Amino acid sequence: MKPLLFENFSQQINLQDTINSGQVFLWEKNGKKWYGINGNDVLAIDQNTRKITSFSENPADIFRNDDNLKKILENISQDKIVESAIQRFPGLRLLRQDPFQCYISFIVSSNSNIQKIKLMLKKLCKKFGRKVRFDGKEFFLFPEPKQLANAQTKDLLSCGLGYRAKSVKNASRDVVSEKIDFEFLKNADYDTTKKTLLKVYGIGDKVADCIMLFSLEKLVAFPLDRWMLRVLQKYYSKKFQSLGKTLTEKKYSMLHEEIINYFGPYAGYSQQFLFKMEREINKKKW
DNA sequence: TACTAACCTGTACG
DNA sequence: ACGTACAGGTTAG
Repeated sequence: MKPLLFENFSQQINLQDTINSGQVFLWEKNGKKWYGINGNDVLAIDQNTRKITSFSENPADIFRNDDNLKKILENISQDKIVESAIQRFPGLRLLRQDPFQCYISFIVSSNSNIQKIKLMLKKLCKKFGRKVRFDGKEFFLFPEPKQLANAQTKDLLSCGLGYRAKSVKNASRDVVSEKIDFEFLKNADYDTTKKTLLKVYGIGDKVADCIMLFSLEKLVAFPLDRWMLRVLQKYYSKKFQSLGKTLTEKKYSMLHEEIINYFGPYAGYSQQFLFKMEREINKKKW
């Protein structure tokens, strides 16, 4: 297999693949543009010109243009499976999300599936988010922490959250009370951040790793869900000692440690490519 | 400490 | 149409 050329990668973002890779849930295609909710902002991206416009004056750099992508891809493609995933989905990118939206999104994701997560979050925005007009269309921004913290349980339940309603409410309260401070956590190290997130009701190992990878600048975070376990068993069964049938808390951290040692400081990027590849192989819906 | 059942809901399958 | 299986991670026992 000939080596990949990473020189022009920044030009080759594939929106469809990036949005449909289990990291974001509030993006929809309308005509020739993709529209996405990112916290208090709405982003529009033309699929052909890739021109980005936004509801706010200063949109966040959601595509992580400040990452040294060439260096990262070269680093993670030392692993041959990851390299083949990159070859299949060269336009896949890791996104930088609004932390509160990401936090609630993955709390809601627990014991659910992508289709349902999208539905629940959409209803949450419609019920609790501010309605705005942008690009001649109507959008609902992601709710503020205090709106969810003060929400009536019955209203949360009407969004289809089920038993997750309690988690969403408690987690939002922890943000309002500043027990959870995203700006602090962005600058804290992996272990501190993880420990802090794990105290929140409704957040376990996997959800914490998703929040850290997708919104808190922890590129080493490698969320282990059932798809990644499948990937590890399929391609890496001899590589990792901690691979067992069940993932207890202890097993999770042992395995995560082994994974970081193997995949390196950009393990989270590797995870995103592997996840995308395996879901596509199994023809899963987004 | 390790394992398991229960959790709420939407979708797919027979 | 109707039940039953499945999708999923966290918590509590």
